[in-house]
Amino acid sequence: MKLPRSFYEQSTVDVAKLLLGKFLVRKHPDGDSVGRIVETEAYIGPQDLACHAAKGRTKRTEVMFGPAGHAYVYFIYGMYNMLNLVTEANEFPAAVLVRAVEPVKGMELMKQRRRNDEQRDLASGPGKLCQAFAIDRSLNGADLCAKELYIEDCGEPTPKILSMARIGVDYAGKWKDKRLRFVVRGSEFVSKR
DNA sequence: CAAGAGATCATCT
DNA sequence: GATGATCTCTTGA
Repeated sequence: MKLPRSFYEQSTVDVAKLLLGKFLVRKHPDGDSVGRIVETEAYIGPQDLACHAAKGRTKRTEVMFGPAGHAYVYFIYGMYNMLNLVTEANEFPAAVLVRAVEPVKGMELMKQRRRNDEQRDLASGPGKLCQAFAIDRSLNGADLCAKELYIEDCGEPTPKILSMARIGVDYAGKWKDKRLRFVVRGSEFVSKR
C-alpha cells in the first residue's frame, strides 16, 4: 500500500524512523526500480544548522517550506543528486534524507546506471541511490502521492534501529552531534560500511 | 586498509 | 568567488 500524505505530516524524526523497512518505488519508462530503505537522516526546521532551510527561504529550499509528501531533490558537489522527503506542516521546513536502500527490484537497470555490479554498492549512499534510481532535479517538488515516485508499505514491521550522528555536517555547530541518522541494525546496504 | 585529493557546478555572498 | 546532506580513485604503509 502506498503511504498517504498523512504519513509525512508526522514529526520528522518519526518519519525518518518509520521509513526504515519501507519500499522506495520509482516508475520509469526504462523499467521500475524498488529498494528497501535502510538508512535515513532527519533535517528539522530553521533552527537545525545542518538543514538547508536554516539559511532561509530561497528558491532552492522552497519545496521544504511547502506541504508534506513531496520530494526535495537538490544537486550538490557538481555531480550528485540527493533525495529528500518533505515532512511536517505546511510552512515548516523539514525533510528526511533517504541515504541508502537495499536493492529489491530492477537490479539490472541499477547496475547499468551505476556501472557497477556489486549489489551492495548500487544504492548504499545518497548519491549512489539517486544514480541507481535515475532521480534528478526534474523530480524536485514531485508529489509522493502520485505515480512516478512513492513509498510503499509492504507490512514489514519497523526493523531494529540504530541512531547516530549525521554524515557530512561538521559545520553545523551543536547540531552536528545530534543523533538524527537512523540505520537498520545489521544491514549490509548502509553507507559508510 | 586508511587517508587524501580531485571531480565539477548550482546556489548564495 | 566560495562551498557543499558525495563518490571514486590513488597513494602509502
